[in-house]
Amino acid sequence: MQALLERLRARDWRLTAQRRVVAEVLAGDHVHMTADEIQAAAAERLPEISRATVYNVLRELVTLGEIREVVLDGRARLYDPNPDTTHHHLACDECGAVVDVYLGEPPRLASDQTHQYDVDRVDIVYHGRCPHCRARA
Amino acid sequence: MQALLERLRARDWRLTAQRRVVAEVLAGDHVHMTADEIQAAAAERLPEISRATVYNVLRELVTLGEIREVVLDGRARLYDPNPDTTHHHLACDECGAVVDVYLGEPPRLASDQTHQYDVDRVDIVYHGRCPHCRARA
DNA sequence: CTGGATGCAAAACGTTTGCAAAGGC
DNA sequence: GCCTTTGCAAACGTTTTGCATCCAG
Repeated sequence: MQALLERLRARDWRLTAQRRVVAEVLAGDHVHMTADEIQAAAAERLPEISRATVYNVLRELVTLGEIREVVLDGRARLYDPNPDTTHHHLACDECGAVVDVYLGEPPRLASDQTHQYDVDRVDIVYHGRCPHCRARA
Repeated sequence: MQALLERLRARDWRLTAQRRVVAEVLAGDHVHMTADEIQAAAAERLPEISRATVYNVLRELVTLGEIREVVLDGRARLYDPNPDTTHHHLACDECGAVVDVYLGEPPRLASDQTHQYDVDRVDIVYHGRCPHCRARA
């Protein structure tokens, strides 16, 4: 899988300073940042970037299928530059740290369980405690 | 599995009018309501029940492990009186309808995927479109 | 009687929106 | 030059909080 920035370049995505900076902040795998963290990191290079623009760009990248949103209860959404739908997440309920995990085979829904829905994706979140929080307790 | 109210009675849960009404609203399986809907239903029997109390009671029931919270992106949390951790959810991305689903075997995380976390639960949400929304489109 | 539960209102939080100005193509 | 993107600030919906009052045990 090529990096986010290259995928975007290949897509004729209208390039602005703000969009490039957001994409650069998200570059690199295994990154899970909140909109707030993304704005803070982006603002180091482009101080006048606005919160609304960060949200606009993130929403657009999600719609394009280039990044994924990770929704954890009681916390701000995280943005994951790895759009591979076969990977899932493992979250620490104490500090919110999130890592990617890979399952051998994604559990399909038995046909008698679909309730006539058209199912098009599965989100799996494992919850637990990261080694760091465990050590502190 | 006995009903929510009976489980609570067996627990020496300090009983107030508000708590009983919230528990009664949640009684019955296959129910997935927002805090707002729960308050509205509770207010039919106990008009002066406050929003803060509804949230307090729900949080407490979640902590007790008597109900589950279902977090869907962009929507208010849903409360599920079925605390059975082996059931999961199937959600319509269009209207937000949620049904319970059961998997043959819950997918365990391979030992080389735990990142030294203590894993204690898995939340699985299947996303798709319910038959009703599909028919309308 | 006493500690925990409640109601109220306001604040907190993350996110979205409307609109005018700016700037990529 | 056109049309999209941006910044600002305010609105939004949901959830949480502080504090005085109330009531179940």
